[in-house]
Amino acid sequence: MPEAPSKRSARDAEKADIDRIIEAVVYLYTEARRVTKEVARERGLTGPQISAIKILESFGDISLSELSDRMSARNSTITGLVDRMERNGLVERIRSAEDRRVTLIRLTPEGARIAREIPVDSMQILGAALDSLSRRDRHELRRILVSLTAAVEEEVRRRGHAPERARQPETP
Amino acid sequence: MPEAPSKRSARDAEKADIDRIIEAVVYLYTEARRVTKEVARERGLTGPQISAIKILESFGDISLSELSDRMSARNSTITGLVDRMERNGLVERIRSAEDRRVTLIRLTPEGARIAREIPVDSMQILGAALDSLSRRDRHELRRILVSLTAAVEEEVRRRGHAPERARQPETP
DNA sequence: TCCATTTATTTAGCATACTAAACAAATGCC
DNA sequence: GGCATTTGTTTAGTATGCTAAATAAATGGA
Repeated sequence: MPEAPSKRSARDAEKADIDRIIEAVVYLYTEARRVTKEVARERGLTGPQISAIKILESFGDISLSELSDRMSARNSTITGLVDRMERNGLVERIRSAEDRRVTLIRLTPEGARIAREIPVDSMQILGAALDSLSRRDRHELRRILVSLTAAVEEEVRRRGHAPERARQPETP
Repeated sequence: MPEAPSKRSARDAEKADIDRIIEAVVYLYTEARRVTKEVARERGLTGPQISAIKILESFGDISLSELSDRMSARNSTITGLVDRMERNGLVERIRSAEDRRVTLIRLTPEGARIAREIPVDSMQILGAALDSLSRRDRHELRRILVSLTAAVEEEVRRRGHAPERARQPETP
């Protein structure tokens, strides 16, 4: 980023900050995801499957919709994921008695065993690196990111570009 | 058993910071990607196709391998992407004269036209939200994220989990 | 009660992504 | 020169991810 020595330099510096932040977020996400995938692979699983297993371990039997929400994915995506996990003997589907539209997803003993073996935090690399920050920086980072997240959420709401998971119905 | 505000609780607080930071990074990345996809969709394209078009606009005719590197993806992935773009009349493949193993990817006039219409920065939402931070916070965020990125890079190197390819992650 | 609407899940079809393996062309080393 | 190795691309197969449409069950209102 070239910095002009004029009035524009202030704005350029801000633009540079923004570009660098975006680049960092993309890098951190990509790298963390890649490592998660490797951890998963050692056990013959995939990244999303590990996520699902850990969520099911924490929350017990939950509906497919709740699993979708917790994984930030659409129901149709999770249907496929659960299909593959079921095929591999990690989970089973159970019809809910209270609401027969609902499918509950449950870990099999094998799935539960694997869940226990897997470290809680699968984003290991990011976690380890975060440990290397000073406590103050880490806290500061959290504060700023949380406010940034709120700003993005607000922006998303304002634009009506919502993932419609939470609220907005679609435009037919 | 919260009687001891001992080392335990300090560590718990740090763990909470870390979890929240990871959550924020994942959220920010996911949301930015979703918005990019919507921008693309308005023109009948997809996120990665927009990336490819903008890269080709900037760098001219480049080989499939170079395009793969710049998009942080594998050759086989880009083969498929180029196939679809070629089918849609956005690019064409040209056999290199110097090295006949090489395929050069070139924008068609139609592809070049679309490239000109598309704004450079596709991570709009993130950029807009970053604007809402105070200058001081934005600068602080940059400083911490840059040092965090360096820590992750170091960790990756140390583990030998390197992607063994180009480093720059790319925005879809 | 009966029917329109809403909610939960699945199906179908596409676009990305990756790894592994197959091929083809260029290079290197004897 | 001749063959092993490297480099560039494609093919095959699997896993994610999304939207749109199809189903099925629950709910609400006239």
